[in-house]
Amino acid sequence: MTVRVRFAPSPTGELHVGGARTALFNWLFARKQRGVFILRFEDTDIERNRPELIEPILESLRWLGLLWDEGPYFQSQRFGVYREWAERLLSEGKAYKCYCTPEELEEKRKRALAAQQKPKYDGRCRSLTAHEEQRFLSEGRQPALRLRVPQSGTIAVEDAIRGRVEFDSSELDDFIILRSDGRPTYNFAVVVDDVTMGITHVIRADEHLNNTPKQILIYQALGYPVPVFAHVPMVLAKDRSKLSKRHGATAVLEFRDRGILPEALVNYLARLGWSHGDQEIFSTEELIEKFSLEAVHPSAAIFDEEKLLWLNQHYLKTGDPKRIGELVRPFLVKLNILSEAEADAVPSDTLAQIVVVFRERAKTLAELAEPARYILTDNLVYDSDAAQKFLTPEKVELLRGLAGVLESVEPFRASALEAAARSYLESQGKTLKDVAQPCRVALTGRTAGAGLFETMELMGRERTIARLRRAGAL
RNA sequence: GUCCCCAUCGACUAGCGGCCUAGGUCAUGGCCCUUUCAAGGCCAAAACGGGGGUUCGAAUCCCCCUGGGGACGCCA
Repeated sequence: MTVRVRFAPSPTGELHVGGARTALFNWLFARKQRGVFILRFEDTDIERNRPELIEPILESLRWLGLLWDEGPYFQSQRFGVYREWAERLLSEGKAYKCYCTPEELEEKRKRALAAQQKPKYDGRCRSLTAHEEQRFLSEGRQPALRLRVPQSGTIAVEDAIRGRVEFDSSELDDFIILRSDGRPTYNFAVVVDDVTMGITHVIRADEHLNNTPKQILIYQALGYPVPVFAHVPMVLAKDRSKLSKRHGATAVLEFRDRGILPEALVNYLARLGWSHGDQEIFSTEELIEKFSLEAVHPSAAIFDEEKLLWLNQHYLKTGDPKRIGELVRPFLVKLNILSEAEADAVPSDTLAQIVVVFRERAKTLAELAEPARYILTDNLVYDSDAAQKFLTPEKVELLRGLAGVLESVEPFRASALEAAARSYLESQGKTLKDVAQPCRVALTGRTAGAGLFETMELMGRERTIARLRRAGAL
């Protein structure tokens, strides 16, 4: 049988890293099993839906490379289907009409909570007489549909990650499957969809484990076998609380915009709560090959940005410079280094060279773009403390001499420049160490950077010589 | 309050009764390399939440406690 899984976000927020990991696990499982990965939007809550969030969620998945094979489906376009299935349950006596108003129910719920009791529907409408129904109707009440839930017994969830989890039926009440306005509730829509879409494995966030017995009851009422469930642990923030905006970046697109590579995020997310021996670095192909639900660690995991950055640098260092260079290009504009037109005009070879020279010093694409400010433009800021410390009259004089020698070096390449510089310095009774820092400050405005001669080669003859000669004016 | 889940270094994790004086990775500290900063190499520090069992033997199995998280909606 073909494996069919789904990722089912609701468009009430951006796709955050926790959701992305759930999507990733689904996707990996589907690819590994040669199954089908389905995307479905759970948008039955008309008030809280934000349609403008759908495209960013799609974009997040595309960026991560988690392409879906089917969908996206929208629950909001399937209300008729849910109503049909609900009415079947009603006619079979497995569901019944409830005339209680939301206000009445809310009141009871509050009272139960205040009395430190478990809020449960009291079953008031479970067996209404025709006369009572008539009265409610005449009061203008619109009924909701509730599932008739057995009062005793246990419901067992067989979870691929957690094992067998049992719930006592007495914990459950007759919950609503269809609202009074005819829209389905979450639990009902999910099961109808999972049944009609032929879902074989439900891989979803931990928080739904408590919903699972309710959903199993719906499968049973509908007369369909339950799929395999796998509840993946939550992703927490550094302070062990639920990840939220105040913890900094949490949305997938924020990481993209900060210069994180998709393969780094994928690798990081995959290793968060899942492992394969001592291996840390996984290509997507390896993940597909090695992923298994059984190896997913059952406890919640804390999102550690440091490790993500380490992985990001790893992929920056090992990726194709041409490709990384193109990814750097938009950051030239974003960081106000170049105008859009100027950024477009930079040869991709130049960007690739910058990548090769600077990638061991950058953890993000943004950091990788930063040196372009002094390589590609003259709009650089000099660190005044550094200038004061290193650009003494004596050093400035040396740099002047150096400029004279380097000016005619042909070709203007790192190796030739270094040879020329070293021999000139030797003739002056100096070493490279004597001018390295003054030279770096004169060229880049700062004390930390890549190799001097690689930097010169990238800046080009004109800029290099001009800056060396101008050192005294700083 | 009730129910459910979880529990190894600061973090991610290996471990599925003896291979554990508990391994790897990130972060941290030190040393080396070095024109700076990185990167890299080497080294160090760092954990089985507590208490009971079971067993010849427990990080591994069971129970209790504690701690953390989640759920209890005509939200998803």
